[in-house]
Amino acid sequence: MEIRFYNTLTRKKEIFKPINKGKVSLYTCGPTVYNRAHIGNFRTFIFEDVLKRVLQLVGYNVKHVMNITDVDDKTIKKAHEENKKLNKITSKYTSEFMEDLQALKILPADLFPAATDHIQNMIEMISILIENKNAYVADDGSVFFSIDSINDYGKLANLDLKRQKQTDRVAADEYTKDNPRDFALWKAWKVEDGDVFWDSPWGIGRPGWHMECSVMSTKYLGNHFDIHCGGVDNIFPHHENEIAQSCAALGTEFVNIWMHSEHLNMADEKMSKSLGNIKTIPELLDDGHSAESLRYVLISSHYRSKLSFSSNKLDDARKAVHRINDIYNRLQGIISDGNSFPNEYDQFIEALVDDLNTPKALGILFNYLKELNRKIDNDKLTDEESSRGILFIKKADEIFSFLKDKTVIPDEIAKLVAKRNEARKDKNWELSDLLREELKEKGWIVEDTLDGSKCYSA
RNA sequence: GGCGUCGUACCCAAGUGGUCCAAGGGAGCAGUUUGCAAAACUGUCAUUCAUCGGUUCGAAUCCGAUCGACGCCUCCA
Repeated sequence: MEIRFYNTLTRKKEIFKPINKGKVSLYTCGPTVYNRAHIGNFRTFIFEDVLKRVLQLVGYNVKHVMNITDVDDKTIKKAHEENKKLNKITSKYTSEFMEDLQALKILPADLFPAATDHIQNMIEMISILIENKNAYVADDGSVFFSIDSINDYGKLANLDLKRQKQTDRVAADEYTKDNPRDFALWKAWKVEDGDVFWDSPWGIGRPGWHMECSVMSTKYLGNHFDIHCGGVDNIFPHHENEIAQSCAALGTEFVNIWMHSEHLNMADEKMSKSLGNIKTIPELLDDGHSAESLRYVLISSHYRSKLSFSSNKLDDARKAVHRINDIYNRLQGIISDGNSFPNEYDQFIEALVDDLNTPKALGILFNYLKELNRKIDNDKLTDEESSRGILFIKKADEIFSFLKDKTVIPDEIAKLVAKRNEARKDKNWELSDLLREELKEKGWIVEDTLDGSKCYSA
């Protein structure tokens, strides 16, 4: 099967060829654990989740590594503000991140290496860069990468540095650098770093941000691996610098395909911690939105398009997710599983392997579901078709995970439902509708069918 | 200033030269079912793709201009 992915490096879709047959090595940039991640961050993690699930569905053995950035300016600042040890802060937000991943049904990576566990490896790579004359030690003991020492700096971000306007941020940066755009591989200790520092040949300090990914990706996936992902804002400087230092240090090919997801916007503006317009996963779940609805919103537009987040979208998503669950349950009542697929399944897969066209794949799925419903209504659905339908939905769910787990109905809810059934028996419609409203407010939807009332969580 | 993305129905969103006089979801409308309820199901819903020009036998899709939205240019998923 021909799989095609858009490669940021070449700015076009390319046919995916794994380095090792049947295997894919995947590195995805993980969170900086100084704060609770927000739904915008999770757009990227869901995109990566879909990518991995698609690769697995078509038969690849995927080795997935996601880093945890547990030392940098922000984590240190946070620890300082709260007057706590750095690892108190980072372990708290790391476990919260893991909870959110699980809540959103995101498959965990095979490895979640932390930056602070790889300081020695980073020091080794920096030493190589200094030996190779790609890096130099500044007066204060910081180490910088010299972008003039390589000739293709800027190739990922498509930047022609000679024509760039120098921004204030760059102008205000340290004057000890040879070139103002040289970036830090090692940051010498400063007073505000407190007890956060490690020994190095250049004095005490801590690694620069980009080092950890160069070191950990290659340590666990090999110097040359298949796919590296992140949000578009990682293209520059993070991934550009990663390429520069990795290629210079290792002298080999580094990453074949770079994939980046677009931003999730809040009211047409980027959702980010610094703008303060964020929503976290627990907040959204507390508002009564399901993990499936959240996944749907993030999956129903293409990963390379900007996406505006709104409650309106979540409402639409809830209904779409319900539609899928409903027909699935409807089919379950008809016949058991089989093992052949409808023709639409091939189209579905084709859409997904064409640069993860999830909106198109969803369209194909919905079209097919409507056809199934039509046949059920006309009593023309054969057992064969029904079992194919179930299998298709199950396979689709291996990618999307829109099917809800059968939830246990709490006693309180069951009692209300029973009370409502009594009212219905007495043809007390007023009370019965009132109870249905009450249940809805508690997050449970009750439906009456010929076989009695069904109840499920919204 | 440089680089780049985008503008498709009331909302969301695929499609990027002919099979598109444009998928799919939501809303609306009509019908089936039902408790004149909710849910479910079916049907319906863009001669048109920001605007204006151009290329072509043929354009939502290519080119140019204009208008509008957004992102990156060392905090950022």
